[in-house]
Amino acid sequence: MSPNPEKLADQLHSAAIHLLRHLRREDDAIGISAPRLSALSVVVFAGPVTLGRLAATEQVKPPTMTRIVTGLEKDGLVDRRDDANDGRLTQIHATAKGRRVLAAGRARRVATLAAAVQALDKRRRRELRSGVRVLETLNSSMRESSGDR
Amino acid sequence: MSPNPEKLADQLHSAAIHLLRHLRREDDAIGISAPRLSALSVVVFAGPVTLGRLAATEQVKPPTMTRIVTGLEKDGLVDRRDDANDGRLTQIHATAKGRRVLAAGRARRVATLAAAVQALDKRRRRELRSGVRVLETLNSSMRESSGDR
DNA sequence: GGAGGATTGTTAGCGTTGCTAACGATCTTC
DNA sequence: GAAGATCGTTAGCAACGCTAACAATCCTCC
Repeated sequence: MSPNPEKLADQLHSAAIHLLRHLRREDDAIGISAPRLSALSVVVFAGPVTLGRLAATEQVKPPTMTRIVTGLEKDGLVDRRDDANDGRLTQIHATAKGRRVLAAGRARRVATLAAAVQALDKRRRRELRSGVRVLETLNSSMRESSGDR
Repeated sequence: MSPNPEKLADQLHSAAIHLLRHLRREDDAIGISAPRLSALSVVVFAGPVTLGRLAATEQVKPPTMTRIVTGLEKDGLVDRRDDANDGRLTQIHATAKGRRVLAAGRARRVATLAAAVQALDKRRRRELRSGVRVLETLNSSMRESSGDR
């Protein structure tokens, strides 16, 4: 119970790495990679977004996002549309298929994890829940402190 | 407070992704990528390891680990040595430089995260700690359920 | 209203990571 | 000793991440 932030930070980092490695396999199974799924998720839930904004949200440089969006568009999951007011912007819209695939992908990807979560007893699940909430706080504080846009 | 494992699993996944994206930048700053750092960490702490075992630990296929080890070796962080008893095996040893660099890298990488952790109040820090502990449980349960060896 | 600078997205090109398939070398078993 | 299993490597593919350089568009300011 030592208040050792370094150790805690390190454990958290390691746990996050291994968690994602597990989940990557599920992503592979459904045929959409983690970065694409994550970007698609933003587009679906945060409505139409410009490419640059999407890149910033995903903590990625614009060229990278250009390619991800191109991939999503080729699969018919999103649309590119020129902004009516500003010709430089391209708005990324989710297609119906995009929403469908996202739902399916989430379900599939989360299934393994959800199963493991479900196996936890009530107390642990509650602990995990508040831990995740703190983690989100942590993320947004780091985002602010290191040049956002 | 709804007992919705799917939602919780999804939030966890998203939070983990964004956390690692933050930390990747720190890895870049020190000049060693996350996969290499993670592999090096195993070699340092788990003593000499065969390549195959290292690959399994890192949840990666052997060819991938071959390349990672080659990179580490080129930087003088690990050594390859033939096993005395079994000519097929190659034991991966950490060098003194490897240990040094690992320590430095960990410190640096964890610094940002530790700073954010430190900014949390006591209660949240405690919540995070128990959350991480549950997360570790989660990981090992997933590892067991999907063919580990 | 037009010139110059800023912003946005794209293309080009590089390095790393992940995979599968195929192969040589070595051990093990019969 | 021959046949099969195991281990690591090589070869070749696709996806991600980056920086640098560019075209198009907007904005500012004279």
